[in-house]
Amino acid sequence: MVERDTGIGRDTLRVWERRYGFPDPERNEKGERAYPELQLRRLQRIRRLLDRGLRPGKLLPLDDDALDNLEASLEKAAQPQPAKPISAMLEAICCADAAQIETLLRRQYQQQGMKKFINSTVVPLLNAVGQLWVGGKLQVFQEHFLSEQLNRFLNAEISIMQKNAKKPLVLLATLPGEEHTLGLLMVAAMLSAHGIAIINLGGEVPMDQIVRAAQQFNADIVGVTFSGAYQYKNIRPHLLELRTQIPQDIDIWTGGEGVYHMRKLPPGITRFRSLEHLPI
Amino acid sequence: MVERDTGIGRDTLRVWERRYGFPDPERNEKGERAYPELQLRRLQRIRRLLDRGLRPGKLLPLDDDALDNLEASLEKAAQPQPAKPISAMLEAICCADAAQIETLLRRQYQQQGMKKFINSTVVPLLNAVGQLWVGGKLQVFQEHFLSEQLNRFLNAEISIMQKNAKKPLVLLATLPGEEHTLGLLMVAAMLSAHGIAIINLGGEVPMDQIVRAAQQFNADIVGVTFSGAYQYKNIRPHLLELRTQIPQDIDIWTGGEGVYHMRKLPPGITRFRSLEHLPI
DNA sequence: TTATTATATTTGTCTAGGACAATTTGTGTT
DNA sequence: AACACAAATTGTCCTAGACAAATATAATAA
Repeated sequence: MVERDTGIGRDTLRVWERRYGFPDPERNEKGERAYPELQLRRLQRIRRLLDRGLRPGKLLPLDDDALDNLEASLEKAAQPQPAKPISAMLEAICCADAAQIETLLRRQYQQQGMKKFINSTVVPLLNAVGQLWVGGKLQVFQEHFLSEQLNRFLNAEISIMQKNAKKPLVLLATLPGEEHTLGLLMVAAMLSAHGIAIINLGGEVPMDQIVRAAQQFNADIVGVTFSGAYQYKNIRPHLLELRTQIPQDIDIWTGGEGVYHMRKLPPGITRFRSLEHLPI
Repeated sequence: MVERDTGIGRDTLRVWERRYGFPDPERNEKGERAYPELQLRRLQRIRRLLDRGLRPGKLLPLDDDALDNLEASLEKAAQPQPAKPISAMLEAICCADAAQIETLLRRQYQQQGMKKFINSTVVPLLNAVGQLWVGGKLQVFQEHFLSEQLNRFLNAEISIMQKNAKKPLVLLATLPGEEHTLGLLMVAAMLSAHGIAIINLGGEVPMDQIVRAAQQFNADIVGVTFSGAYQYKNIRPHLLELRTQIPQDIDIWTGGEGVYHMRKLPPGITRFRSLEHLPI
């Protein structure tokens, strides 16, 4: 119940009680924990801040006022206002106007072509939505909604473009623990727009399965993305392992926030700091 | 790990150990449970039989041979062999022939129309793939591959059909813990084929967010699916909670393996035992 | 026989604090 | 910036007991 609504594990909540004295739920007649509305809200806020990289030890002892201050100070690192078409889309998201978003996306796409559409519309839009969410101005379901809308739109376009796609063949996937597959889809869309054949395995594919797929599909390139949420420490070793397991004549490409700041990559791995730099 | 692969809760596995002596996992160097391959397989089989309505007390004490017999006797109510087009698709999956699958899917779709396509092609295909996977004849990446292929295909079709969709508006989502979104997509496709407007929020949407989305989007129907992997015990309470939180004038539909065997549903909830029964 | 109710059994989920490895932080060094 | 090491933090797993909800079984009535 609370675990579901906050996304925090049962054991974790238990230990927080012991260590920080919060949460401090009431009990129902059975002696089970019953979280008051207020504590639940606070837990959700804490969850958000944790996602921003803050640490439990700093966060849990704070009361609501202190959390207010913290959130306020974080929001000073705000961003300049987005361009007009993007704010129109944000508007549509807030109004829950599905048809309108579809229309706006398609219009932008036709004007800009896939590469510019991704880089100048989709990426900024997602950033803006992320900002608004952190600021509490957007609900979770609105993010889901946009994700699905983009998912549908991009898949539809890819579906059309893949019909006359040719070599090289690019195999796309993320590793287990990386659920964020929108980046993958954007790469797939951009490559498709250039007539490159792609096979998208989607998210959380075990490494050995990526390796086998690369062989079976006879891929020329394997692409793996790492979002900012992916455990930074793991990225390098995982890439290394991937490189040793995949035949040397198959290139490995990587991208995403997770690898953006990495100083030097393992040898034999090509990184794209942004989707703009894809060699297409 | 095991909990995820079997869909059985951690506590449940603990109590089974205590009560029935199975599973009896080995321990790693940390003293944590490490389930041998064989026990894991048996747990998966047990899970399946439980879904058919058998009881843990009868099932857990059985060894593999006894389970064989039981399954055999149950399978007397067997299903016919997969039809030709489906085995052609299975072939294509094994050969890792992406273009071929796309072609076969589209051909079937054009012949059958969406409803028949889903019920007579997609569902049997997924079942067959599941069977092959359990039998070790198919790799995980091949399942991923098919999922993504279907995802792309269905989204593409939905994208086209939604352009002239009208009321009623159906909001689709799964609850947290339910990552399996293909069922959702199939529902979305079938409804779209009848000109019904749908909004797909995708997987793992917190309940309060579904509620808010239903209101903001002004939905007429909310659809939630539960796969066989979803914690059976949770389904009823979650549906109940959903029913209390969503305004009474909004219908709630549910479907999927998870609710298939449920004897009686909470009041005010409509179940569809299969996609064929959707009132469209 | 078939329904309905009462009783018994089965079954999953919760509780408690302890333990510990994995992760992160901090500091100093190359 | 990259690395190495110590200290602190943090999440997950452990045990075993208790109990209510779900289900089966027995007893009763139509």
